[in-house]
Amino acid sequence: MVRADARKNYEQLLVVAREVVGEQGAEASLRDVARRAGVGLGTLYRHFPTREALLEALLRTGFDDLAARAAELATSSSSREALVVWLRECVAGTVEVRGLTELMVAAMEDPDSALYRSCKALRAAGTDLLTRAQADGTARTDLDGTDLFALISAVAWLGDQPALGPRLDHLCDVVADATLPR
Amino acid sequence: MVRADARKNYEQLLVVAREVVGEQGAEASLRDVARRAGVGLGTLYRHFPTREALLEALLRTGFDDLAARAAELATSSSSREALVVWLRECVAGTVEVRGLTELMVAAMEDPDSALYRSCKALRAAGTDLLTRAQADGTARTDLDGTDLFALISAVAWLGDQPALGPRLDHLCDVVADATLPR
DNA sequence: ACCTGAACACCGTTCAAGT
DNA sequence: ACCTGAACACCGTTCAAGT
Repeated sequence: MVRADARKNYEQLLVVAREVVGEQGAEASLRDVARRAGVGLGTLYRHFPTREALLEALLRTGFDDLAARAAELATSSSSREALVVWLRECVAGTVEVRGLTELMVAAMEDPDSALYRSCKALRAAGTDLLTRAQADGTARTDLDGTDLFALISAVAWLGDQPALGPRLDHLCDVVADATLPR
Repeated sequence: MVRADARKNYEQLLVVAREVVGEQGAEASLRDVARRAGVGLGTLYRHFPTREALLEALLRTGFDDLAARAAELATSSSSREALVVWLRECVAGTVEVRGLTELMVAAMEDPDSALYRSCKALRAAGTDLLTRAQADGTARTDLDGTDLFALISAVAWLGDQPALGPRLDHLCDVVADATLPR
């Protein structure tokens, strides 16, 4: 049975974290989060033992949506269209939180990371779209899901750099063309 | 006239910095550098007022070499070969120092950064190779030097991620194909 | 069962005091 | 001219003490 104050702190932390992470990115000061939430620093660590755990709670639904979106696109669009659109949406979603890409790529190698499951799920969703497009003859056959995840991550990372934001769509296209040569 | 102890400290700092940056990457602890160099922290800051200044001193020759290499390739190879080889060498050179790519991309936007000149020179060198390949009809014409710099940076960033190191050559190829469609 | 904040070991950066 | 290291304002993380 969770105590009422515990539940309240948990939720307040999430609300504030969304704010602070929006401002400062994935490397936001956890002290700041606790402070603004009006909560002791230890309380934050009790609810979210790692930064990844906090981010996971924050971004879970977004990740789930992206995975579901892949499944949806697989039935509603051509294999090319599906991959292009999904790639774009992944990048758009990841760019929301500056510095997130780096943590995600690292999380893929660390089964203990709270982001591990989400990242794996995302990669699996991408792999499905890729495999379908490869069966088509639409996508290069010398790529696997990890390569696709890497390429998406690379573009999302570019989007983190303020100067490149405006070029992001274009760079997405270039990478999409690389994956799906005409 | 530089005092003898000043010159000695400067050189010792560079030697040690090469070591520490090799181990810890571009975000290496400057305290560590000063400590290991047997020098006061203020002395490091006197010689290298910013982290970028230290890295610039450390990497200057490498950057110059890459720029010269571009000019050389422009005369000795086909426009495709030149671009592919240079892209590979840029990535290989940048990956040497973990976290460098991020600083370089940021430096391009900050004329006050000590890395600004080097990065601009690198971009200019790449632009030459790209322009030549575009005149050929070898390279996509909807890219400019900044896009090329971004793509190289993105791949170099992927190389920073331990898990993706082995795939780096392959990912280089993919991006090269994107730039130089067959 | 949960919360708090001091404590510890680190940062980067500045600057008064020394030689 | 140049060097030094204390001082300041931050971190992340842990954990004894409280309720």
